[in-house]
Amino acid sequence: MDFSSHHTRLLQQLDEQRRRDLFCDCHILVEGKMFKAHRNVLFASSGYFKMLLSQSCRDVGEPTTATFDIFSADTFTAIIDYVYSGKLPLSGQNVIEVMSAASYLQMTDVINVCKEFIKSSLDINEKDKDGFFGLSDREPWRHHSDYSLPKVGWGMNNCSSTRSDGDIAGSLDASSPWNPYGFYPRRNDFSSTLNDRSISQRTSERPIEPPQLPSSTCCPEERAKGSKITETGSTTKVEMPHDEYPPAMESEAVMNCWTATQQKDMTKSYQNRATKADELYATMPTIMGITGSWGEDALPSMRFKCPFCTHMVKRKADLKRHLRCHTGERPYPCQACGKRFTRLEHVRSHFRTIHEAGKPICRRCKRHVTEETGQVVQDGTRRFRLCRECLAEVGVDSFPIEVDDEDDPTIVLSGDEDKEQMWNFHDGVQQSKPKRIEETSSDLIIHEVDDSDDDIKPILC
DNA sequence: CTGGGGATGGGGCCC
DNA sequence: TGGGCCCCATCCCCA
Repeated sequence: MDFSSHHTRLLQQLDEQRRRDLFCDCHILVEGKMFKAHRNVLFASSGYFKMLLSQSCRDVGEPTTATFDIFSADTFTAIIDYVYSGKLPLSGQNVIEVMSAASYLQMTDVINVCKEFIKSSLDINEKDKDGFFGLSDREPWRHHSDYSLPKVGWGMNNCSSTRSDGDIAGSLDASSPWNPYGFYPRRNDFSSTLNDRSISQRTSERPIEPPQLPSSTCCPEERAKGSKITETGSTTKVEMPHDEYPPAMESEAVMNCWTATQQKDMTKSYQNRATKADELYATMPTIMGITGSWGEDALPSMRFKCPFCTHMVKRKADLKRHLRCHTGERPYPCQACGKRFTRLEHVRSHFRTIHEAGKPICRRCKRHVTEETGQVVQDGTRRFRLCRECLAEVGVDSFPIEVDDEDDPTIVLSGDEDKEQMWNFHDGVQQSKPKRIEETSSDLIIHEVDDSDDDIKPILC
């Protein structure tokens, strides 16, 4: 018996059922256009729908409705046609948006097909050497090419092979070059780039949020656990816990352990964290680098286009840096407060401003203060300067000023019981008695200003 | 409610 | 190529 064409006929049957609206139990509203499909098929095709439907499958009697305003109906038409046929109608005009939508929907195979499509175009372009990037419809032979997965999708290099039954999230696994670190474009990015489509913020029509997770979370199962799906009426919403700034260290502990040795360790840690971004960038597909122009306006110089927005940069390094705004990756935590930043220079600036009282300006009267005319005041982990007049006015000049050693300035908190809660800058010495410091006005600490902060640079500048 | 200023994010570009 | 600086836009807090 020949079963080789069974799956083909089965898919054709499902497609026919979809087109005739038979047994469709999932409604997808895209730009006001309603698509009907089978949740089983969507579940098997998209990691996004897999996660969504796996948590809303209790109510099997009610059709699940998902609303998307972040890509066009035409784009979703291409994707749903692929889901039910295995053929992807790609063109130079829709490949970017299809790939972006596929990334959103966690359809690795579609992403890879788009990559292959673009790569082929780049190869052709390289051979032609005419300076024109061949992703437009000027090439009739490539107009709306149907990319069939058996040809270029499943067998590609780097193509995810984790579409096994046991794969919960299913699509963008850690081996995928597109999702090694939780590669989820932010919705704002889509809204601002995909033809500037507006996104409905009304609760009743709120589109499904993509999983927004800390960049350190790359496990699809963890994403699924952290999500919450609610159904209001016929609309399903996915709510993700917001954990944008997980403190790298407890601030009270940091207050006691800031040493020069650890500054060096932190720099190494930053380097390791940055390596993650390097790896991400290294595994980016060919689409990242584009020669010539993108679209109708030809530019003579080389430009690199972000695959998730319309932004173009001249240097690959700038694109790498730009990509962090899409990945949400924040590899540089402030060692004092735990807030995370996308760039080392930002955390340095933050530390100097917030924790080092780097600005010689009185916080109260905004006047310039010097070592003689002002003092550093500490409020929790924040440090700032006040001129002596303002200090006198706010009445904190009665606080004791303690300096253990003129050559080794130490910030001393008020009260004898807090003497061990020092923001210790002694080289190589770590005093660790974690104790929460209440950030109230009563904790205002005054110490001698020492502008020669050679020993207290929190970050190796 | 509004304006000002600080904090932060991101792009360009030089070294 | 990465680090760093400069600049500008945006957000947010506070008076």
